[in-house]
Amino acid sequence: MIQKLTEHDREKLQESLATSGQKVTAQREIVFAVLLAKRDHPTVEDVFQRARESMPGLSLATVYNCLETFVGCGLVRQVNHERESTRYCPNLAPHAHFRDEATGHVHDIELPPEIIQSLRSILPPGFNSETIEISFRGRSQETTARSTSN
Amino acid sequence: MIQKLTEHDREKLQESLATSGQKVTAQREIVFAVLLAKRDHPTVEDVFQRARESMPGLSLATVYNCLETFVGCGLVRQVNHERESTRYCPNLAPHAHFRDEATGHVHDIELPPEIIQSLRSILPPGFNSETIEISFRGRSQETTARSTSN
DNA sequence: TTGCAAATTGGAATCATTCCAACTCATTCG
DNA sequence: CGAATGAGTTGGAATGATTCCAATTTGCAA
Ligand SMILES: [Mn+2]
Ligand SMILES: [Mn+2]
Ligand SMILES: [Zn+2]
Ligand SMILES: [Zn+2]
Repeated sequence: MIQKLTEHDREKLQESLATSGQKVTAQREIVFAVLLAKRDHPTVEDVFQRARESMPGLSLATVYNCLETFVGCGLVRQVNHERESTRYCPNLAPHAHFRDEATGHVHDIELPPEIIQSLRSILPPGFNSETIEISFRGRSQETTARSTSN
Repeated sequence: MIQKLTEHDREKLQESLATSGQKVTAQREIVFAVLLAKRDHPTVEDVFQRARESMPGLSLATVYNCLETFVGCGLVRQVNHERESTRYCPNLAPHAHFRDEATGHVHDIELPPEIIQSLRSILPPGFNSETIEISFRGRSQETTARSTSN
């Protein structure tokens, strides 16, 4: 069962939707809450399963709709790796993605601004890019990185 | 009609295939020639159309098979942008891709080694990446960049 | 020749995503 | 209050790229 949105997050949702003339609905609240609850870059199907625990009548089409709406108003990013299902990420800070081939897990990799700058600088004159996407593929020592483990 | 492979390119094809125990076939030669002839990152369907001009009986399944084989033995790279059809690129030098949203064209962007290095360096310890993919999205002033234009 | 394994082929199956027409629901208007 | 309106939701059908499969065909080797 998904935690309700905090007041702060609900406001962010409300305001982002408002700027593109859209409203908060029960479905959108839950889908957004699902994304914030577990930032593991879930697929649409993942989101659907998790959201249904709180709202059994929710439809897959609506999950697609909500996610598209969120992407449209800049609340979440789409993450694509090769030909796999699209995943969704509510981390708005500039970051790259690392896809672990062994587990399928996708991790956020912080992107220092100077790297973004140097990347922009390799574009020949006349090329104006709105978006840069960087994705790594490989293996990671899936250490669950709790400070005190074992 | 597609130009035949140069002796040099045919050898590259032959050797790359050989290292994974596979043979040169008429279909593979043509598909490879199509990729080399126009380096515009064609889709499977593009390749299919172009190759059929030289070999009318060629099947779409075979184009998929050939391209998969080439990717497997490192002769070409797959290029994915968002959810669009996969494109194929025979440029083996390290490079990024720029997708022009206005035209749909995909351009190669040279990647200086020091950028690749700095990108690798942002990975936290324990993350080993075999592949880095960088793609830009935006507009370009589609100047056909002939030295003497007009 | 004959036999074999690899490659090719056409068509069916898959599956993520998109489309659509009917339905629901909140809000506005009389 | 009701009815009208419009956004949002829903289930199911349609789409389209890719994969799968079983039946040939091919190129070599015995
Ligand atoms: Mn993980
Ligand atoms: Mn171009
Ligand atoms: Zn992310
Ligand atoms: Zn390329």
